[in-house]
Amino acid sequence: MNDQDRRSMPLFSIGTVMKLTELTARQIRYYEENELITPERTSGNQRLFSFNDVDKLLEIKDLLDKGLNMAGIKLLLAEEIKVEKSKVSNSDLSDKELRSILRNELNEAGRLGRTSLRQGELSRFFVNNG
Amino acid sequence: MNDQDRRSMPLFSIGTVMKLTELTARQIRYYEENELITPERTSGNQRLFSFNDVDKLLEIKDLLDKGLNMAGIKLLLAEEIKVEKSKVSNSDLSDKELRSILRNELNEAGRLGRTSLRQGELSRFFVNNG
DNA sequence: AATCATATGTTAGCTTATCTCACATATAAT
DNA sequence: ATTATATGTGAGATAAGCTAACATATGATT
Repeated sequence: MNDQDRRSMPLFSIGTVMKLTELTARQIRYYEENELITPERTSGNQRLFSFNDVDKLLEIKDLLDKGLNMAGIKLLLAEEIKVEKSKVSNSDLSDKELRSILRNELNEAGRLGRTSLRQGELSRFFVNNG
Repeated sequence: MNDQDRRSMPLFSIGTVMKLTELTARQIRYYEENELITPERTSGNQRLFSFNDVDKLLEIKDLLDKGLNMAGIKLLLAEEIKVEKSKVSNSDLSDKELRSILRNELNEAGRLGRTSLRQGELSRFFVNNG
């Protein structure tokens, strides 16, 4: 089992995620409705969130604070995943990917840090991470 | 927030822990009854387990397989915590601690590895861990 | 200013998950 | 044969989560 497997394991109930992110259940479900996250479900249809999901939710919080809307956040998250993949297959980046990285860095720039678990801090649960 | 804080954060429902450890709810509650673990509770009295708890449960499984009973496991877990602490305040070990370390190593020796999450594997969720 | 869209609050009714407690039982120890 | 230990099982109760609908604050659009 590798790191990415662990990151995407369905582990947390919505109650736990509410505490970790300081979001309401309504907010979390709304973001799912807008396909910003797609948590697993138990056999009884209850949501089960992964570390990845929680990390995304923390980022969504940040981006909302900065004035982005669902559509914008969705795009940004999608591009971040691309950047992540381009890091793995570390090589020639397309123009679009480069722009994406720029936006990514821009995004990293002005963290506010008002959440109980600051965005990015969750990565400390894992090995091989800075 | 340091590593030990993260390890002891109450995160998982009993359902998740059942999947992670392949133990039944009955077993998990029984081990708590015998004070091998002491999970937190929600305001509504439902159990919330930490990484530490899950790690202990995996170890309990191993030890049961090896024929230990509750009392024996309780002692062993208690001594392991002492060893852990003695590693932190790295210094002169008492005879008892030394014996404890021996038992610890003996324990580490013959892992069976039949659980979905092998004992010890959980530590990979964390940084600063080998 | 009036209207509309977006994000979130709130409530209702329902289902799933978990709780404790009690009793049953297989296996091992005495 | 009896006892102790670890686990199964079931009942009845409560907590936590689900969807769906309606309410509302804020900001954008006309």
